[in-house]
Amino acid sequence: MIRSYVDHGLHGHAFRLFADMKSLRHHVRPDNYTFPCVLKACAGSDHLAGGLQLHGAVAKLGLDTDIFVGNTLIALYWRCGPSSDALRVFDEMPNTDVVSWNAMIAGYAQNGQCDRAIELCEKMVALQKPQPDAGTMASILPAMSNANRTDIHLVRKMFDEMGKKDLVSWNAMIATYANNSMSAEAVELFSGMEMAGVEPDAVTLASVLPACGDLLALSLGKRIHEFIERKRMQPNVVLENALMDVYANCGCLTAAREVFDGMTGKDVVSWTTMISAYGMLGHGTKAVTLFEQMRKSGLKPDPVAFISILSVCSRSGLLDEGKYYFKCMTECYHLVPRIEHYACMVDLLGRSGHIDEAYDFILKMPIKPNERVWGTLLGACRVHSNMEIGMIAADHLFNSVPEQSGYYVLLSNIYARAGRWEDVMQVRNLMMNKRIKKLPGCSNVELWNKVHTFHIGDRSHPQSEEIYEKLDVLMRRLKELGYVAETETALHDVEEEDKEGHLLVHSEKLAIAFVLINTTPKTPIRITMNLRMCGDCHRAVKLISSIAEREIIIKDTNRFHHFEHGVCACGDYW
DNA sequence: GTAGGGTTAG
Repeated sequence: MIRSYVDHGLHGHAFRLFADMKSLRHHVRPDNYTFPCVLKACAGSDHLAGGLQLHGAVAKLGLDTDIFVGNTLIALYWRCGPSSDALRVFDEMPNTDVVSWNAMIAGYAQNGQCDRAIELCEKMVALQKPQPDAGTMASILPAMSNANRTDIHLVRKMFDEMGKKDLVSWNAMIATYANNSMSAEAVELFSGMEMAGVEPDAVTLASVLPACGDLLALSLGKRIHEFIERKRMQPNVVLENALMDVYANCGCLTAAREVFDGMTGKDVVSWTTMISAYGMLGHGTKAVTLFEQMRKSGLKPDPVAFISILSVCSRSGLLDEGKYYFKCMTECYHLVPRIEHYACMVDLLGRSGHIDEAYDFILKMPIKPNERVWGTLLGACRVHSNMEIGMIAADHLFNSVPEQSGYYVLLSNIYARAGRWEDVMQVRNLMMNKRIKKLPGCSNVELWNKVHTFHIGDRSHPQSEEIYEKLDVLMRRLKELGYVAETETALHDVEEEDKEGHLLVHSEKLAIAFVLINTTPKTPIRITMNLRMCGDCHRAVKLISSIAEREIIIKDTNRFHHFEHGVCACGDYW
């Protein structure tokens, strides 16, 4: 009876019934089954004092040696006590099991002590005593966002060595990949799960959908959507939000909106997703309208919602609206702006051409500007060819993140636009001396229910020969239309060359040629890439969209480019 | 009986 109350969040009822049980009237002595329940109620209601009292009673009855009691105490102290107490309980337990270890791992992971969490995991994997289980994988998950490859490898090892892989272990592995931008791996594992005959649940799907969006794996997204409807998994806010996200990230605004309109319980995430969907595809005013509708509906925009609306405003050049929302955030909602909000403001000012004001804004920020803030300013300087401030921004970046190749590329672009070739060469030499490697460009495209990846200059694809032939034909027609490759005038990113000194073909061109030779006319082409599109490819793809009569949607790391009839929706302004 | 998995922005 007590557990029923606890399971339904009725902690007060649970406490009263517990007191009643011990009272003179009933006089039933609580045992090792009772205490975990009541302790859980304390943890759930942040009632440390009650927990401490119970801990005392437990010790008096000699029940503190019970594994279940001990495990619950660990969770209680992680949740609302000093974490040292959790550690003490764990150390003093005469016997521990996998749950005790998992509780410790989860405690560390959820309290920002990722190294400790990973350490404990490593120990488990090494000792195999206790043997890690799905719960271990789930517990370590919070420590695995932005993890090193080695740590991800550790989780994978647990997964591979697990005897029987249940739903949760699959989910945890997929989420590990998804949280570390390893979308291809997440999607691949999802197919592995299907092949293993494990039926996905809402958690699986909500984890894998953003990865689909990331890869523009639209047909998989649609297939999952059908599955959700067939299994009647709606309403489920989290799942529906993820579904909206996949459509938004594949550039399917109408489909995203349909999901949004069909939702019964929209939360802030739902609105935010839809707002940024409009923003990403250049419908700034609609996004602003929606933001106001959200406010009218009584929902309070959270810090993420403000990041979204601010970035919508800067992408659409809505300068006044952006300034208003920055003010509104603090004055109407009493939110303290975070570094991301400041970065959005720098982007808003800089991108709209107010570079001096953006620089001034940075100097007056109450918190220390980070790499993202300076990087945003540098990006704006490239768009508006502002060399003076661009150099200041680059200086900050080269000092704080000297290994980040992208910023060298941006600076060299600024020089190139100004025709300062010696400076371009100097940046290139700087990169060589510091042994800075440019991140190799790669593009993903979905075809035949599979994601195909192309790297710069890739010749490993079975259809490689046809792809290059197709590209040749295309480039010849492009030249007839007056196109001159910028590679020839060196107005190109600091670029890799192959052994024979040829400039290598950028991956997005390879991906486009690949789709062109394998699909019927008019099929839209959707590509994602791991870098910003270079200006040369951007000009080429515009022309290809008109020659080949194809809608081409390219999502780069910065934004969507939607090419149709020879123009891009970004207005050549990115 | 105890622990643990999902969505948005940059």
